Amino acid sequence: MAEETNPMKDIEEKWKKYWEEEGIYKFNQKTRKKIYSVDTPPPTVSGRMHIGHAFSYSQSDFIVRFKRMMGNEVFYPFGTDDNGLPTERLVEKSKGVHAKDMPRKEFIKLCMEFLKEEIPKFIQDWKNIGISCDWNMKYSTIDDNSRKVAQWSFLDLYKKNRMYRKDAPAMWCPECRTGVAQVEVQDKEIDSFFNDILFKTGKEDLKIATTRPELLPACVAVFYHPEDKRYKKYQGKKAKVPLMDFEVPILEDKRVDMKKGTGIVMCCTFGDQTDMEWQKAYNLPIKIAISENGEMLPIAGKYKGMKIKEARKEIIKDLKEAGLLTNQTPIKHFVNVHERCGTEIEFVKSKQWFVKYLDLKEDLLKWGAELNWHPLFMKNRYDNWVKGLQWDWLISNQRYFGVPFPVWYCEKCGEVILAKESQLPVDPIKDKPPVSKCPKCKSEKIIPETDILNTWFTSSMSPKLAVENVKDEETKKKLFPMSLRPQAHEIISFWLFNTVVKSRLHFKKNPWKDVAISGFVTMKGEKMSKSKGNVISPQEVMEKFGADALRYWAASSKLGEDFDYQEKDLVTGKKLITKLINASRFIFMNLKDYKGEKPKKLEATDELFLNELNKLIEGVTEDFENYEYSLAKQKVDQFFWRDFCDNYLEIVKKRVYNGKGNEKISAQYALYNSLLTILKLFAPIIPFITEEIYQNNFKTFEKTKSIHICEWPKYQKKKKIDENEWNLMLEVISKIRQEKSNAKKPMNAQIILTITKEDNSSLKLFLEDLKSVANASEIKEGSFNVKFVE
RNA sequence: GGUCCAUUAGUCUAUCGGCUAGAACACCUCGUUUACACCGAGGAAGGAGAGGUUCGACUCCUCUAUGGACCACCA
Repeated sequence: MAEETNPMKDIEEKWKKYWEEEGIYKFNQKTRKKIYSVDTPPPTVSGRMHIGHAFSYSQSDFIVRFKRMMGNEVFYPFGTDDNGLPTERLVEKSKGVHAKDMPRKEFIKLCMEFLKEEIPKFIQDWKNIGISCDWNMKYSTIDDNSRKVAQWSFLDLYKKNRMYRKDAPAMWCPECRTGVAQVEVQDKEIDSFFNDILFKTGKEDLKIATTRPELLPACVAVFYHPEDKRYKKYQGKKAKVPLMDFEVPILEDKRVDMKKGTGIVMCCTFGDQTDMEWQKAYNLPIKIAISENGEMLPIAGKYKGMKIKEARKEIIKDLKEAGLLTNQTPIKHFVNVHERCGTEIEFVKSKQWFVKYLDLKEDLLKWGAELNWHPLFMKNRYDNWVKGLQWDWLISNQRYFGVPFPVWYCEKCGEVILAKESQLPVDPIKDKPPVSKCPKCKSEKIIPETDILNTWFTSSMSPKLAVENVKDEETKKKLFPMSLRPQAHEIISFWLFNTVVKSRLHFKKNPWKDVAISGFVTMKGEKMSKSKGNVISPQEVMEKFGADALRYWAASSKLGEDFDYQEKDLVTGKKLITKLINASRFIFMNLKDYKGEKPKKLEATDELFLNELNKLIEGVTEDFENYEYSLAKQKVDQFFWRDFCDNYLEIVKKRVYNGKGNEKISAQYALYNSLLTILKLFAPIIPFITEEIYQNNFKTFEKTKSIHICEWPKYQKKKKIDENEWNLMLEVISKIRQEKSNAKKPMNAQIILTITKEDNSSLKLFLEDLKSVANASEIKEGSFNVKFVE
């Protein structure tokens, strides 16, 4: 790429400013119009907008802009998700601090200050790509209103018996020191060893294969499969746990895989889910070897205080020395890790709050089916997720920066004391509980809950969060359920699912009518990710090609389809913009004396062309209605290049240069209106350049403040025109050009044209224009022939 | 292991069962014509494999192969 300057930059700046100042996308609360409302998932504040955001948010914006031009009052707020663990990690990283090393208050203050500074920069990227939100309807999932809504949600669910607190094993991240929900856990393949370890039994030694020797101190039993003949003889016997000073029973259970390892497995409390099932089923003792910090507990004897990996190393060393380690097989296997930090998940017994929903699986499937999915196959993701749910929703995090639980406890009897609704938003650490004594035991010792609500608990309220900014009660009612939820497919199990859950539990209604799911941007077929190092920054793309080109690129792929990033697609977008500028320049050069009048009678060719345009409107409107913006784009694109620039403009060129009276006015009228229509049809996709051309040329006639609030072109049912005439015209022109090209003559070479009797009669109304575009001195009748005039 | 999506020119993508398969980029040939060389005209180039349904299949079904994603399991 030779040239790096982007002429669109100033244009983009100018209109961005204009749109905000003029409130072009402002939501009118007193509206009488039909409302189209959009619940955009607030992006997590974590660095900068990535290309996937640009892709997905652009796609929603196409639809929104179309709906706005169609005459809907659009409610399109924008939020940022900026609380909880992700924000904490970002702050820790950017500021080089650790939350655990500083007072809670100070860390929270630091987070708030950081956000105040970062959020405007973060949001700027969305403004830069031309997202047509009402930026006055901005919310943050940590602002007072969001705290209030989240805490209200907690209280409401509590009252509906959907909230419970349990001291039980839960998934736990030793790095972040917090409980984690099923949705926050990911797979990661790691290198490990199968260690064959000897357990003494009094008879032959038992060889047990394990990847986690550090859990030996928590071993409570060993299992074999009931049909495994090798081990039948051990039934009812005991085995001595190596290095440890205790014995465990040898039991049989069907859940053992005979083919895996040595066919014998050790069961350690909380080793994994099966271990927990066994603990319950056989009423085994509970032994906890790992602390919440990921350190070995006193039960581990000499390994106490060591980190998990350190302990593993030491134990292996000691086993080797004692001759109890017979073999080590290197393996690769998948483990569960915390998605925020990549640390392996442990099961730790701790007190956590849960939303009860496992009992609702069937309802959840039903509710999901009530949404209009675009595309439909994405519903499978939702169903799949619901069917695979194994835990209730863990919503408490043992962290600092987030929405506090509106809860205190009686220290003596443990009674839960809820905040009053009128108190919200509340911080139990700072604020007083609504009662001075425990209502149950009358103790005066009341302590606050120090955990915070997981960030999804708040962001799943997004349809409510922004609506609170609307004051008009009548309008507010119309904003729920929302019309559309646009989002990418990887967060179906997060936001979409959680939001449906919340909405149904609180209001017994789905949060939205339609959902539109975007695909991924891929790089040579693979998902882009930082770890793979194949990330493209949208900021750089915009710098080079401009926002419209980026959006044009995002419009190339259908909803739900992954799209492979290739720079050439941006080049195509940029070219289109240039072409639009040039075509407009040409047209308005020839419209200087045009006052907007209608011709007395449209010339036949102009009428024919406008009829084609009319058909285009019909198709494009239908495509946008179906959320098929990529088909719409393709149609307008093709029409603009082929029908309009390459043919129609060439056909009428001379008529507007040299024509007189009605024949000229007819062409001018057609040019004015077709360009305006094309711009409008392009406007949802490339808002900047269409606005630029509109403002510079059309606004004096059209009056509307911005093309983006102009009326969408209407399809008009017209009297029948033979539709094949236009195509026939193009066909004949193409054949003439082919002849010229074959003869290596310039396109304006003068010719004598002969066309068939049939064509001649079909095109009889257009012969003058045909002569003009072909530069034919005369048109004869006969078999097709192009004769060059020297 | 379960589920879903994909497989069309060199590349990326389009196509309600009628296809002579349509664009774009790259490639080749030609053309500076008073909007545009970031252009125009023309050209070469394509349906993963095997079955089936059908008058007719790129399109629908089954299987295979390859790629991708989501979910689950993982001693």
